[in-house]
Amino acid sequence: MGIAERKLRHKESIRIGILEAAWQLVITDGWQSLSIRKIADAIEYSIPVIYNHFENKEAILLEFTKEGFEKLAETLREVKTAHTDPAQQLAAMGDAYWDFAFDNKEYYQLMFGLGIPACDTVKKVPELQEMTALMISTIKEAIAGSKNPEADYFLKFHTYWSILHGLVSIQMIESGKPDVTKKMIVQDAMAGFTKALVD
Amino acid sequence: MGIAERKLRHKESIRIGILEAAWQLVITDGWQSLSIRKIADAIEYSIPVIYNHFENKEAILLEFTKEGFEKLAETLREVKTAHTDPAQQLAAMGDAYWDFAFDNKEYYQLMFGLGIPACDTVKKVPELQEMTALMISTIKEAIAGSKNPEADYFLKFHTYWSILHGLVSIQMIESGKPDVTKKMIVQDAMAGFTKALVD
DNA sequence: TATTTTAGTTAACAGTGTTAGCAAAAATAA
DNA sequence: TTATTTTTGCTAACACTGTTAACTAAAATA
Repeated sequence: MGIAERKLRHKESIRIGILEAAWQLVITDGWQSLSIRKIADAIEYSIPVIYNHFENKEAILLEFTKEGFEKLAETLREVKTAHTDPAQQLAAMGDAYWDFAFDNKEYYQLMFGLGIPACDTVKKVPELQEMTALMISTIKEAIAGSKNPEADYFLKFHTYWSILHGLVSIQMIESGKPDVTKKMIVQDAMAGFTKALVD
Repeated sequence: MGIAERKLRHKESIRIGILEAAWQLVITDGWQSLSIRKIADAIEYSIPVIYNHFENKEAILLEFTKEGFEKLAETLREVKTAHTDPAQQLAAMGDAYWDFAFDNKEYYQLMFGLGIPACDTVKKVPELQEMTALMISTIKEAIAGSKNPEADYFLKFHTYWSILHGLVSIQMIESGKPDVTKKMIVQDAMAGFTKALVD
């Protein structure tokens, strides 16, 4: 009997509808103004229906957080495989990281809780681990082929990520939009980091 | 007639009471849970009294934001004057920046909107300008005495600040508390930056 | 056809920032 | 000292927020 399947499909379609409606609202009005009531309004269902699909509002935000980290990880993975030299990979990944942040500002703000109350469960998100693992492996490879193969990879990874996140955060606070000349800052910072790492 | 003065003193004392009550609430429960009603409760006045002293909640937050930047600027100023060599100043200021962030976590989170809706008027705060001016001047001095005096001071300042803010932010997301070994990361990053700047 | 399960609803609770309208107290003027 | 005006602070409400209990109507099963 396909009844159960049809029901499941229907339930899934509502779930997707919730996420799509939420995303549309975020795009137009930002995370701040997203509310359960507005989502319910948009999908033309009553409020409690949303709670049949998500435990609470935070669960919806967590969904997008995961999605964001997944997208970022994918972006970095692609960029990494496009190069062979670890130093080049780090530079290209830095560039891609910056572009991702401003091409997907809503995602980035949610992922790192910039100006919004984000989920405190972020650090447990496996998609985040996936992204950091990608950075760590590249750092390790760069260190292995450097003049100082004894360097602490975790410390260097932390520095690498922090520089990137810091550049993005400060830029987002200052203007919100990425300045074309500002991309030089990333490249300069990345060059400095890689130089210190490899030499 | 000292009546006006007495009234002014009284009004001022309520204003201070509001800020002190708010701060106490933030210390115990965080920015998220701070509300006008709780403040009113704490100062034993009705809600509208608060609106006689502050235009809205954001104005109260802005007050603390300014206070935070003022404190940070003062800290950096002290540290700077304790050294003469610009490179040493940058290192010491980096250290002090890190310490400030974790010794005054509530301030720092508000100042940079980490996990909370912060005022979007931050960039206009003169106390922020004061702090950045301090960093910029030191960067300029370091560049002037370096082997590359033609370096773009604004770019370098941006990099310097971003590294610091990035390190702090990532650390706050990851654990909230500063790891003792993590301070090595700041010092490593600062050393790398200064080396790239001076050499 | 009768019964049970499921889906979706309304209405409420407890909280938020903010403000209009009113009462009482205090300061000023007569 | 009394009357008037100003200031001060209050109650109560509005329009939101996330969340949930209790109920109805529809659909699936026996």
